[in-house]
Amino acid sequence: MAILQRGFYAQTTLTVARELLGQYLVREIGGQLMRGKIVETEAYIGPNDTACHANKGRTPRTEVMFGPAGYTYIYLIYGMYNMLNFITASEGFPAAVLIRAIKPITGLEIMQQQRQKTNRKPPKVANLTNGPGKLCQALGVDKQLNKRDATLGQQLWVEENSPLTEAAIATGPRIGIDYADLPDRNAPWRFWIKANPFVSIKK
DNA sequence: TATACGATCACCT
DNA sequence: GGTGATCGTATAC
Repeated sequence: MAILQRGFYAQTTLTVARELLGQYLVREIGGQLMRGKIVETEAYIGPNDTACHANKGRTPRTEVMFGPAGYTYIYLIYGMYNMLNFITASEGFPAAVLIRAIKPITGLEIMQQQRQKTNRKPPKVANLTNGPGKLCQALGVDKQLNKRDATLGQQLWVEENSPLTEAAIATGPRIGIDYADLPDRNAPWRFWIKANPFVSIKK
C-alpha cells in the first residue's frame, strides 16, 4: 500500500484531518508491524487558534509545527500520556492534526502487551486504542519519535486507503480545550467516522 | 529557581 | 460522576 507523501500533509489542515479518516496508521518496532484504521482526528490550526500550542509563538516545543508538513509532533500531557500529531499545511504556518483514535487491524497482541504495562487488568480490544493517549501507549509512540519525517516509511507512517464518503463522516467541537477562547472551543474541528465503536467519545 | 497546569486515563463511589 | 497520577513546558519571579 502507498505511503502518504508530503503533498497529502501539505493540504489545508481541515482537509488533512478529514481525509486521514479511514487511512492506515502503521507502526514498526524491530520488524514487527502494528496497523490501525484512523477513526478520529482533530485539527489545530495556526497562530490565531488559541487551542493550538503554537498560538503563543515559536518555542523549542512548537518549533516542529512551523516546519514542513508530514513530520510528527509528539508531546507528553498530564505527565504520563503521549499525543501523536502530524504537521500539516505550509512551512512557516504552524498547524497539525491530532490522531485521537484508531481501530486495531493487525498486531493486536503487541498492542495488548504495551497497554497492559501500566494497567492492573488486561484491556479489552474495544479499549485498546479508543483515545489519543491509549493509541500511543498501544503503538509504543513516545517523544523519541517526535520531529520525524512520516513520509519515509520508517518506524511510523500512514498508508493510503480508499477515501470515505462525506456521509460517513461526522464533525464537532474539539475535546479538552476549555482553556481556549469561545470561538475556538466551538469550532467543529473534530472529525470522526460515524457509529464507529473505536471513537473516543460518543455522541 | 519556583510554580501552575495540561489536546488524558484508570480506578473509585 | 469524581479524582489522583505525574512531569515537561511556559511563565513569573
